[in-house]
Amino acid sequence: MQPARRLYRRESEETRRSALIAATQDLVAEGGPEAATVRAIAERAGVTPGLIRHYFQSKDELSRAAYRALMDGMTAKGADAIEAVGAKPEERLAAFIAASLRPPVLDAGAVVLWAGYMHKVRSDPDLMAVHEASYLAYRDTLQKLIETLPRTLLPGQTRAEAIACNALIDGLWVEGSLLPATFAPGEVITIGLASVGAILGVDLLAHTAMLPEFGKTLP
Amino acid sequence: MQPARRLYRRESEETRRSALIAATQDLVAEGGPEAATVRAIAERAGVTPGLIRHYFQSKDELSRAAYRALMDGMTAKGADAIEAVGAKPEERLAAFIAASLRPPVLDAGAVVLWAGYMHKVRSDPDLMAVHEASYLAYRDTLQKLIETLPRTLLPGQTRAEAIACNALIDGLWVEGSLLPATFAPGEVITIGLASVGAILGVDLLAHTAMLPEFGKTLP
DNA sequence: GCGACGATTATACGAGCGTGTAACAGATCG
DNA sequence: CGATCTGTTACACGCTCGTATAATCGTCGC
Repeated sequence: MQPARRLYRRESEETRRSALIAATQDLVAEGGPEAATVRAIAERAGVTPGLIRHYFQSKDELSRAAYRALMDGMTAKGADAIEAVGAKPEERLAAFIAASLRPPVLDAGAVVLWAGYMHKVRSDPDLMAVHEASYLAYRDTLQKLIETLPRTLLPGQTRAEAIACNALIDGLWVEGSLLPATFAPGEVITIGLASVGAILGVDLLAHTAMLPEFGKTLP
Repeated sequence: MQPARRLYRRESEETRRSALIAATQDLVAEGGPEAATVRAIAERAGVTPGLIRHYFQSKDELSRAAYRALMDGMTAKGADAIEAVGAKPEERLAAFIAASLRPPVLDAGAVVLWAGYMHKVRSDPDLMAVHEASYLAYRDTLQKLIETLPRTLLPGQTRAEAIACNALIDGLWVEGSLLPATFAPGEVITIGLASVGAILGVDLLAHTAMLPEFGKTLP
C-alpha cells in the first residue's frame, strides 16, 4: 500500500505569496535568518518546500520580497498616522512620531527582522534600493513636517534636525522593541516627543490629546 | 608520493584565540553571520578548521567570544575618551559622545556585526547578559555625565534624558556607519553634540576645542 | 461529467555545514 | 640528541541546505 499523498487545496497566487512571505518574516523574527529555511518556511505556510520555487525564482527572491514587505508596512503605518489627525503641524508631527514608537512598528520581531537583513541590504543592490527609498521617504516626511512648524528657520537647519530626529526615533524604536520590560507603557512615546520637541524647540507634549496613549487619561 | 602536509608554526593560545575571533568578526562584518563558517574562519585566520575546536568547545562559543570582544571594544573606547580630557562636565560629555560617533566605533562592519548577532543575543542568555551589561554600562556612564552638568534637576529627569541621548547616539551610530557618504566629515558628531545639547539644555558645541574634529580648524 | 491544464506534492541530488577522531610534527627538556 | 608532549593537520561522517525534476490530483471550461 502506497503512503497517502498529502491532500491540498488550490489557492490564489496572492494568497500563497503572502502566506510564504509572512512565514518567512515570522521565522526570521523568531530565530534569525538561518531559521528561515525553505523547509521551515513551507511548513509554516502549510505547503511543501517545492511550492516556494513555483512562486519565487529562488529563496533569495522570497527573502527580498519579505524585506520589501516589512519596509512597506512600516512606512505605511507612518503615513496612515498623519492622515488620521488634523492639520495642526505639531499634532501631525506628534502623531507621526508616536506611530513609529508603538506596536506594530515598535516590535521586537520587526527589529530582529530588520537587523537580520542588514548585511543583505548592503550587498544586494536591489535591497539597497528598497532600503534607501524607505529611509529617505521617512526622513523626507519628517523634514517636511518639521518645516511646517511655526518657527523662524536658519538655512540648512532642517536637514540636520531631520537627521537627528530620525536617529532618535530609530534608536528608541530599537531599544523600546528589544527591552520593552524596561519601559512603562507609553514611556517611549513620551520620551520621543519630549526629545524631538527639545531638538526642534517646540512643545510636542502639549499636542497629544488625539493620541490613544494620552487622550484617554485626561479627566 | 604523498601530498605534502601543510607546514605550520606553534603559537600561543592568546594569539590563536584572538586571530580566530578577529577572523570571525571580519567575516560576519563582510558577509553576515552565514559567511562565518568554520572553514572560512580557519582560512582567514591562517589555520585549518580543526583548530577551532581545539581552542573553542564549539563554533557557537567562538561566536559568543567574537560578540563579547566587539562589545568590550566599543565600551572601552568610550571610557578612554573620558579619561583623555579635563574635568569640565561639558567637555567630558562631549568627548564621550564624539568617541561613539567616529571610527573605529562608527564603522559599517561594527554595525553589521552588531545586527548579525541581534537574534542570538535574544535567544542566548549568556549573550543577553553581555549585551545588557554593555548597554547599561553605557547608559549609566551617560547618565552620570549628565548629572554632573551644572543644571537644576527635576526628580527622575536624568533617566529619561539618558535614554533619549543613548537612543540618539545609537541611531546616529547606525546611520552614520551605514551611509557614511551621506554625511560630511564630522557632521555626525556635530549633529550628535548639537542634539544632545538641545535635549539637555546645554551648549556642547561650545566645548569642542579638545576634539580632533574641531580643535585643528581654529585659526 | 470529463478532459486538460497547472498548482502542488514527492523524491532525489550535490554541495556545504559543524563535528569527531586519529595521525603527524614542532617545540621543549633531560 | 632523542623522548615526550600537545598544538596542529588531515580526513571522514551524518546532517541539512537550496535546487531540479517528474509524478499527481484539484479545479475549471466545455
